[in-house]
Amino acid sequence: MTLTKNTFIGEYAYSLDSKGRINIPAKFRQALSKNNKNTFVISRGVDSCIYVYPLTQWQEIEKNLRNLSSLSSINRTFVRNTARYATPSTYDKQGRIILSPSLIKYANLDKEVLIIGMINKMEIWNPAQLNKTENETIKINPDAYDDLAEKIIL
Amino acid sequence: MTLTKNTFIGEYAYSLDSKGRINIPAKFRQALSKNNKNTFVISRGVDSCIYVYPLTQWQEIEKNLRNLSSLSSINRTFVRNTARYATPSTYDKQGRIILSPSLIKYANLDKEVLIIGMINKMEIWNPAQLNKTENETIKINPDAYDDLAEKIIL
DNA sequence: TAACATTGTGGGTAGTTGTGGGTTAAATCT
DNA sequence: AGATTTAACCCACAACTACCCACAATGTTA
Repeated sequence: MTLTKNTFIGEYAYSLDSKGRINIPAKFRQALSKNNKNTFVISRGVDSCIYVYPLTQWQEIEKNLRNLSSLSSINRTFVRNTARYATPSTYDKQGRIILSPSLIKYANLDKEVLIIGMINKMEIWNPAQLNKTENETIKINPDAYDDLAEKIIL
Repeated sequence: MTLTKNTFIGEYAYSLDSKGRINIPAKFRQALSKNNKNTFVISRGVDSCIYVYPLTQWQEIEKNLRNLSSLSSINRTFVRNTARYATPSTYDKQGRIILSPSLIKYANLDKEVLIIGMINKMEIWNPAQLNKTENETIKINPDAYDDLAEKIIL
């Protein structure tokens, strides 16, 4: 059962094979609307992980980047870092995409890999790396987390 | 007889079967409005229990999460922790949903299970765990109950 | 009271999903 | 152009999950 189109939730433990392929969870593929053409855009995450956007979502981001004036140096840096590592990738008949060696190295990926639904995109993590990152983030700013939790009624 | 749509009250003792399935009380299913498509979203509770949201209620949460920019690290952590443990589950012809092994472990569930109506969602508990949690909470903070009395008329 | 409907619980089966590897076609480099 | 690497496509299989049927216990209606 799929909920909202192009929306991803849940966590999946998969493995990266010797060819650098990784399976996209069946539920995530089913959530894609037709106009995504079975294609994702893969890029470096803000944390040490890989972002995987459905094509249409990425195009939204492109639109926003287009509106950032290159007169500001922060803007230039931001656009550059967002655009430079992004690659489109269509999944094969078994539902797998290929990750480039450069991305695998960036996210510090090993064989065991965690795919996490992040609503408008998914993240690919080395489980150990994720634990480390989570611990650090909460430690730095525990109050901000609680503030968010109060605004959003769970 | 159901009162308000998508609202759950009452307590039910059910059992978890060998396949990790658990029955949703008939009254709770009847309370669901049509646009829930017989589907719940199951996730980790704040306490050691499992949250079960009707689809429409979860979509409200999704909407809020979608508006949090991933440029803030607290936002990323919050979205990740909220989304990663959530799974959609449509109940079968007998009215049961499936709980993942990971959730069963998190809530420390055994065969005997308690389903509690929590107004906008339901909670699934191991009865022993619930007792323990209740005792601890009241012991730690007896005044908080009095504070609430000022906000809510019973 | 008898007949019936509903509800909670158990288990079997067929289709789907994740994963590995082999083969061919395309791209890249020398 | 030929050689080497890279990517797309195909097949195979084990594990899992969704779906179906069955039945006992309880509650409801005639």
